[in-house]
Amino acid sequence: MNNYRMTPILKLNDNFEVSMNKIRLRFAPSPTGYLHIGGARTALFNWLLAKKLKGVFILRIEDTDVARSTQESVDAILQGMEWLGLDWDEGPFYQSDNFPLYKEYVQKLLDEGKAYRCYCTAEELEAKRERAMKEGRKPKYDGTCRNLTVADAGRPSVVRFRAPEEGVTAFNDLIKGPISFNNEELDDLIIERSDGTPTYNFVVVIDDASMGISMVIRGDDHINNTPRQILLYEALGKAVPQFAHVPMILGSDKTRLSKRHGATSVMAYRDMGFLPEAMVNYLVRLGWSFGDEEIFSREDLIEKFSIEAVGKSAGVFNPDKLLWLNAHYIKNGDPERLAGLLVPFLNERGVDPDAGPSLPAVVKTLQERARTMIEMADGALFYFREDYEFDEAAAEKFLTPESSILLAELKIRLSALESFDAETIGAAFKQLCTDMGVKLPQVAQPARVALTGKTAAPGIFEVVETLGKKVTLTRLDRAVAVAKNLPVH
RNA sequence: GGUCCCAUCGUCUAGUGGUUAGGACACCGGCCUUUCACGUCGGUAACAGGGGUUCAAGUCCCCUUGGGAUCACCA
Repeated sequence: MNNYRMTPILKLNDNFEVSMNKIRLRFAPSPTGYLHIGGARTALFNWLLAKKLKGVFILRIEDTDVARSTQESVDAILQGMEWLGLDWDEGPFYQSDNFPLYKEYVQKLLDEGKAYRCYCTAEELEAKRERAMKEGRKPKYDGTCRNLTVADAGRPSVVRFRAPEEGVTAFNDLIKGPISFNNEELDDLIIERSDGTPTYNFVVVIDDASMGISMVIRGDDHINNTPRQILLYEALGKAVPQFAHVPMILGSDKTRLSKRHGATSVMAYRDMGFLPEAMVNYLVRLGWSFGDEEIFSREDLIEKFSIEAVGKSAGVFNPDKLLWLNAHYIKNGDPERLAGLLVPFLNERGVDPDAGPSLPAVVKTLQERARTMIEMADGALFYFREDYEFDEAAAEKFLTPESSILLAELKIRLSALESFDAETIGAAFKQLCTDMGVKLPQVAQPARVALTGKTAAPGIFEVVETLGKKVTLTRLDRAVAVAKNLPVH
């Protein structure tokens, strides 16, 4: 156990402690793709804990794999973080900027005899590994070069860390609990490639140590790397951080979440009309809970989140629940803000958002019937198109000669209204029903088809109000003309 | 195959020895209603299996089974 040198736990009501021991957390994605669901959740957990404990959140780009890292990926990750509202206090730092530092530490380990040069070729190693696997033995490095006494500067070589051959390496994972490994299971990992670049397990340790990271929250696929890293911290004489390994996210078939299960990029969800607060709320609840609560504002989360309450087991990504949360946030969102978010979706549909009713007013009528901004945009189309088609079945049922009489009368009454708010409009509808001896649906449905072209739409009084008097009357005229020409049945 | 991790409704989860095993999504039904939704009320549905420990086990221990991760000159 490494508890004896645990980072001091933050005491919130002890200002001295806080200033002396600010917890330092980091998110360290490798820029080989966009920010995906799993990474976003890891970033979120780090961010939340940093906020909660008034610590420091650092963004570090792990681009030691020069071949696979791209600037586009860096930009995509940054964009994803920004969309989710996960800001960082320090960084972004790039590992590729630290190559000299890594070099220095490799040399230090070499000088101290804690690392050695290995001249085995990749091919030889691969062959040995395959043979070991086939014979059912551990495919670990056999130590061929471990005790070489003379260096051969001429031959290409890698640098290996000299790991202890016995003993136990253990740590107390904040999520999983105590985890331990027999050192004999670990082999001498390569810390510097033959081309002189450092490898991941070495670089993370140097970076986390030099950045003073006190707690590492990352995916549980790193559990098996942890003992090697701890050994490196020890060899380097650095303090070992605390670890918290978050379980991974699965697809509906319980295999690792991938494109097969749908979108995995967080930005794809923005494009599908999801709100960032819904995404944050969903992601945090996938693996973490706080009693029976489901809805959490950002402030709630900062107050209530704790890493110890994160569950140990992998979770299935459930798009339905995300959708439900999104619907919730749309329903309760500020119409002005939603209107702004809706614009690109309307543009995509060839609609000019300025050439129609006030957007916030449109949004208000759609908030409780749209689960995504796409649904909202689709539902809003009729407000902006004067040439809308009448749904065939709807027209046949509701735009009849009989209803044309009601619609014509409705037009007269609406045109006479002084104020044009939903309440007044509703009263006019009801008065019309009374006077003509019909039920409200007998007027409301034809009116709905007349004004929207469909049978499914927001409340008819709101639609009339939102459309405004002029447009309403024009549309009513058009519908009456159609209704008169449809056959009686 | 070695090592490591995990295991409560279909899914996300509450539960820290004594509960009619709770909530949420989804699903089904009632109500509300100008359509569609929203809302609301109710329902179906779970402790993987086997051994222990204990007066008492979803909760503690062991085994089995099942799932997953990892074993690179990727990160």
